[in-house]
Amino acid sequence: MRAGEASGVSESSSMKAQQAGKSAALALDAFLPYRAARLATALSRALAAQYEQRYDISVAEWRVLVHLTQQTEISVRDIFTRVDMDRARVTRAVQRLAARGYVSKLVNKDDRRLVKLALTTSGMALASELSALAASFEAEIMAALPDGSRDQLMAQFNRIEAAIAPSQPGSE
Amino acid sequence: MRAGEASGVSESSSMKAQQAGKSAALALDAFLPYRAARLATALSRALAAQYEQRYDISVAEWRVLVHLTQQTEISVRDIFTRVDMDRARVTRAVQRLAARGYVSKLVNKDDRRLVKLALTTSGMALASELSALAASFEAEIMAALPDGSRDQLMAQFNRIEAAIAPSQPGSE
DNA sequence: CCATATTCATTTCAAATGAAATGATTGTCA
DNA sequence: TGACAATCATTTCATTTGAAATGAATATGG
Repeated sequence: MRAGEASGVSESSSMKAQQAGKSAALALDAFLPYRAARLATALSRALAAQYEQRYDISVAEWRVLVHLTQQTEISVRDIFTRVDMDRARVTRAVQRLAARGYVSKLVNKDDRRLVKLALTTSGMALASELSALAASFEAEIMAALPDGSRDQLMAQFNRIEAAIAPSQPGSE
Repeated sequence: MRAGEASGVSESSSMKAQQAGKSAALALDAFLPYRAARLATALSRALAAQYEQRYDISVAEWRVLVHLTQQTEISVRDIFTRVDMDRARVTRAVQRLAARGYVSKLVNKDDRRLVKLALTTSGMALASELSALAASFEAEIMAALPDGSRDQLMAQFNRIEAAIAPSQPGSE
């Protein structure tokens, strides 16, 4: 479904464009920020469709869960600085996960402001299932791309993020 | 700011990983859906920082505005089917833009359910400024990438979206 | 030490979001 | 033609979101 010609939009819209702002109006379909947003929501929706219903897990919860698979005994702060969500969102995701017995919350003995998060046994089981599901989802998509696309994409993403960071006010 | 080693996260987190789910835990930083989401929000935030304050325009409004630059005399439906927002969001963005005199809303004579949207004079002026700003923003980022990256990226995005579409329940 | 600043997790509150309902209009087909 | 279905824009309502406030704990500097 290329975004240019598909669905039957019928009348009005068509070759009346351009007359707007003289300067060759920005082409939205070729504009990186827009395309990145569209790609991200498409991927997110497609993936979420595979687990939201089946496991009753939100995107935020999914991220926390998967992150705990890599780094355990970690704090809320550790997560939201790495996982691109704000404090509140992480706190809420953790609450729901804890309420359902997937993660444990303990006070850090060395610094009692910190919470020590970890997967419970059932949390590990769930995370494993989700990881497998995610991996196969991604593999299926990557199969539609030329070899090496994945590394190429990651390299490009890294460069773009690096190009943005400098001017950014920085998280919090 | 590579997401791996930066900010001083101090204790706990580090080489205790892996012991979680045996099966080589999914690496979030190399996981396409996550990276796409992170890239998209980073781009969106950085760009929005350039116009939100200065012009008091939201992302949704920006999209509608720029879209009207390409296709005028278009309906709410035309927009939300193309611009990756739901009906309500488009309606609201249009309302705010109309209230401020940037777009005009007329009933379509041929089908009175439809609204005929168009930029006003001041809307065209604003859209021009925003387009220019957006273009230079993108150019600045692209300058940090090898030549041809842009086309490569778009081609890859197209392929990924195409690979997702089939299984998707389809918009609305 | 004590006062003050900082850091953490959580909560509060207003705004944004999207699914479903609504009202208005047009299409369909018996 | 006339009932019924479908489509459009908007509104309603419950949920989600994030910025700022809060309360608890630790760091810092005099």
